[in-house]
Amino acid sequence: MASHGARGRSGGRPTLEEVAARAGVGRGTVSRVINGSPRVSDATRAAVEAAVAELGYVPNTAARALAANRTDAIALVVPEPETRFFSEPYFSDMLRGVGAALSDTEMQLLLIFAGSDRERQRLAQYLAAHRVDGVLLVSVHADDPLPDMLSQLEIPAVISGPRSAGETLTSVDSDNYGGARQAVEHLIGRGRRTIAHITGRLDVYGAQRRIDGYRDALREAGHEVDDLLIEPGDFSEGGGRRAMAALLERRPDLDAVFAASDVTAAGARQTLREAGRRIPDDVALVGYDDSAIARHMEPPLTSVRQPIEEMGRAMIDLLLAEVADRRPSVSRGLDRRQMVLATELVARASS
Amino acid sequence: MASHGARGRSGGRPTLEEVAARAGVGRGTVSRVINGSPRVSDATRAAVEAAVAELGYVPNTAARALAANRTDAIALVVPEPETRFFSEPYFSDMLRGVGAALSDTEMQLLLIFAGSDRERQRLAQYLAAHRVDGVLLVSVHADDPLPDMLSQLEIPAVISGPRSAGETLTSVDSDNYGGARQAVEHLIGRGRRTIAHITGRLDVYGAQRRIDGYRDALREAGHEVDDLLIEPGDFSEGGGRRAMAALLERRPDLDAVFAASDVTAAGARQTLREAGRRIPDDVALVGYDDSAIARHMEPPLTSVRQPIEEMGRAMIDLLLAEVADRRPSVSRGLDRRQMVLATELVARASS
DNA sequence: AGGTACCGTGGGAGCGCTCCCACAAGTGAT
DNA sequence: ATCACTTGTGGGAGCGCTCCCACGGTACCT
Repeated sequence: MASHGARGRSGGRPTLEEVAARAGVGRGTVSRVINGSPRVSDATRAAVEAAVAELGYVPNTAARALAANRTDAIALVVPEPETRFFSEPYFSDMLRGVGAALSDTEMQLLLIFAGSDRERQRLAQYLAAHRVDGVLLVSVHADDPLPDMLSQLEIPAVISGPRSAGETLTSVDSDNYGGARQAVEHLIGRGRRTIAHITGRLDVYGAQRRIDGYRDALREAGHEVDDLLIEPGDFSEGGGRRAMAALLERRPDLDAVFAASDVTAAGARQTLREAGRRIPDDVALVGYDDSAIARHMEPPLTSVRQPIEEMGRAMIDLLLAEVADRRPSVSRGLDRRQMVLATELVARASS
Repeated sequence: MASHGARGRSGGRPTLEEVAARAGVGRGTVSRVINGSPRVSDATRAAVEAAVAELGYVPNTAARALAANRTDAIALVVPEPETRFFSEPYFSDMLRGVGAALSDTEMQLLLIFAGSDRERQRLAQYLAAHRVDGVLLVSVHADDPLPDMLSQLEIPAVISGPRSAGETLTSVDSDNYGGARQAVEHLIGRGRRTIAHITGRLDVYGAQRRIDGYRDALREAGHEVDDLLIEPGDFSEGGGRRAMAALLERRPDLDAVFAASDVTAAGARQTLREAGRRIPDDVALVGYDDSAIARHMEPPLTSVRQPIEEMGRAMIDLLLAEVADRRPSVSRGLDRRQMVLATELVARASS
């Protein structure tokens, strides 16, 4: 516990100036110590640190932000309604990774939801006011105007999951294509012949890549690709139920399902159960995310693990780098960074 | 879309001064318009607003914070690990209410987790730096030092669920005592004789009040209160399972269970199932919170509804009031506000 | 000895606002 | 006509920091 010296008249917080006076040095020197500049002698540094401790000095963030033109805060923007955020483990895992990566830092994380139009408007104001140094954007749809707005405002940004193959923002993603291939190859290896796919939201690039992986894996194994076996979902449980019902109707002979998320698989499982299909005896099921849901499902769900926490960390690293060299996040020339992390199939009883 | 005039040399954002020049008025006047002061003539106001629109002016928050000594931000502090936050609907409901109440405001909401020691330390720094105007504290345990720290820093704060009957901070809570009574009276009314109670965390005041309500309801109905029928839980699902197992062992003759949360009830249900007890035939089950879980359980769970979203709103209202009159949140004399909202029993098939 | 190079340091200027005092102009009572 | 007040406005001072230039001191070269 630092003792809190009651410097200054009004009992207010001590300022740099007061610390300087106490330590018998100038303002600039204290600033240098606070900010870890190497151009300070050891003796002076010690004296300043002592004064800081005695006075219980804490820098005034507003003053610093004004003078240095930075906020030491970044925002995690979730362009989804809050309910989605809470119901899909993807987000909480991501948040955990981000939080962990940030805990070694002075940076503060803000969580901002922008699901409704109203919220989006507030967000626009917020960004225009430059209240954060950078932005992490998760779950962005193809036509979202947010990324372009960020470029225009010259706010560093990192996106989780590029919007397209030609994404201009720095992005971090898992290997959706490869992950889907792993899933399908696994099912083929288990002797399944008629493998259906419940997709994610089609306006999410990653969902498209999973479809590509699904198709290519089948094709290369010499299977025919039947579009009747592909049914769009939306990453939600309800979507999984609906899609599964549609698939069962169209192709009652299917013997395997690859779902674009664990939550989707959970929905599919329900419908399969109600239709009297046993898992994995009649129908093998594979999900995506390897979230807590997969482990707790009955039977436990085979799933493609994305290193979501790692992705969160990677996003922070990239973002902080961009913030550090105050460079707008629009990639220039070779600078553009599209990080892709490997996935891993976790086999369980459902397949 | 406002056109963004490229004022100033470096293409930077326009300042108050530039807006003033453009509108042909003084800095002070623009400030008055921006802040909605009534002491501005209509003509001047219109001119300033036009200039603001033309230039795409957005106030610099850091400068404002420095000059006015406020941040226009409040923090929602969750002194729990993130997992808890995501797994218990209580928090997301609360967040929704808070968010809704705040959306009419200029205030920004920050979500801060302080589950680990490390996070708590960061939080302390954060608060000491006065980076927020006020704090909303949810789920506080009896021995938590946070509230006192806030008082000492003179940061307005509102707590959800007082720490004790003598809480000094402004608080908002639901009627835990009354809610528990409703639950137990309901079970008695249904003819149940041996009613067990799985409590919440005992260091949470609200959990104690529910125990009081449970006891008093039984007593007044002429039932004997048997402490063997009370088993401590911790609001979690695992806690519910464990507690239920303990109760079944001690009092296999029980015919009803009142759980301190829906999540707890879900855990209890599992254990009951595994023990071959039917719900509600053999054992009636009542939860607390009336969260989504209650509606989706099988059978649907009777539960005590707390108006959590309303509580969030109320907390914001009280907090903003305290912030507005820059008064430390330590209640003085009659000023102290302890708001209690009524609960409501929602009867479903589980009882 | 003088010159050049750095190092550590002090402090002025300025970031973009809000606050408040001063002042001009208008209003109405005396 | 004078005074007293009100209303709207301009602009100085200052919030607490960072940035950067200038300066004295020491070290090493010629």
